[in-house]
Amino acid sequence: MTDDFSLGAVETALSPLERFEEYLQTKGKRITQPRRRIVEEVFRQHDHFDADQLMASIAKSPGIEKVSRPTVYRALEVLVEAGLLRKMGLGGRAVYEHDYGYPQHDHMHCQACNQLIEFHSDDIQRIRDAVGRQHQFRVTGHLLIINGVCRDCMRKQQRQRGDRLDRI
Amino acid sequence: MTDDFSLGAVETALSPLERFEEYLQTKGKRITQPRRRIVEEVFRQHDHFDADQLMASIAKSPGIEKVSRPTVYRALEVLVEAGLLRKMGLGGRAVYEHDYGYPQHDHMHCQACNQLIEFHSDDIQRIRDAVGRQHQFRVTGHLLIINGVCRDCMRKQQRQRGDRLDRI
DNA sequence: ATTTATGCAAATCCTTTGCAAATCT
DNA sequence: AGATTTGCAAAGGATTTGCATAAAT
Repeated sequence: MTDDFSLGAVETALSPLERFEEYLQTKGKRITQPRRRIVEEVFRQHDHFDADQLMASIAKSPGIEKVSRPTVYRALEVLVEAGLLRKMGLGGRAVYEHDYGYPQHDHMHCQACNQLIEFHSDDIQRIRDAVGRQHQFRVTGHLLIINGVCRDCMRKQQRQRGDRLDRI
Repeated sequence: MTDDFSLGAVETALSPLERFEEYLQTKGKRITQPRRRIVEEVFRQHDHFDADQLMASIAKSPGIEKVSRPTVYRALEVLVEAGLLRKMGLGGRAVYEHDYGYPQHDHMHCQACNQLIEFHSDDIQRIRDAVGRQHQFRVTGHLLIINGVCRDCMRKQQRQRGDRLDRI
């Protein structure tokens, strides 16, 4: 997978931080310490998170100084503008995930444990674009969340049902 | 289309209000004036709305007394439980739409005028269920919103670009 | 030096809750 | 009568804003 023409290689040419700095420069915005801390923490690992979780993980990272809540929110907004993060509303609050150097995917949301499970489907994208064409709607993206109960939680529920029956 | 076995005929056998009253009875809940007003206003026409808009439209309906905000929220919750309404988070606030006697559909959301445009696709449902099966995820529903710019807003944007050029 | 970003405190928005009075069954 | 529902006022949680200070260009 060292093909220079592979999408992955092109998209990941710059690190998230480099890509972000590039964006900031083109917009006349500034590369500050808080912003650097935030980007580093955000891309330390791939995971979904909200503003609170991000604040918390920055706060408890050893050596990294904390960042105020407004600054976190403001930085997240810029990161979305920059195309580094994707934002989605989930049960009241905003949840963010990587949108840079990470393959297109959608989510299943477990209504029992609140977990987000990623999956990929080329078909979705195809249908999405076809629908847009039919309605003369310029598609820029989509949000698909499949609701239900994940495998683990289904097992737990089955156990509970079993327990109940045992007691009768 | 007077086929007794058609889904449409079966699903729409009861009016929304009747269906709601039925639900309330089975749950030992009560059929009150505020609830009746809310259901009537909600199903007066098919449209997406939020709690505020509903409050407002009830308030300005002649002859219909206003309903308090908490009551509106509480009634909407029950209507969702009852399967009469579907709730979706959109840009911070909750938006509701008919889910009774109304065919399955998804939405395109125009980021310019904030309008929701409905569309239908059997494929989406098929893919959704297939994905669930693959991941041993029990699917209960989904939310699909295609983001972009609607036809009308695209025209407006083109006009503006044209104007700008004219001035040069 | 100038402009933008930060942090604090307070505000805002949407939604929910506690509780006494009103309304159903 | 007895239970649920309403409306009010107030609380709550997430996110945003005004403004003086700090940091970046």
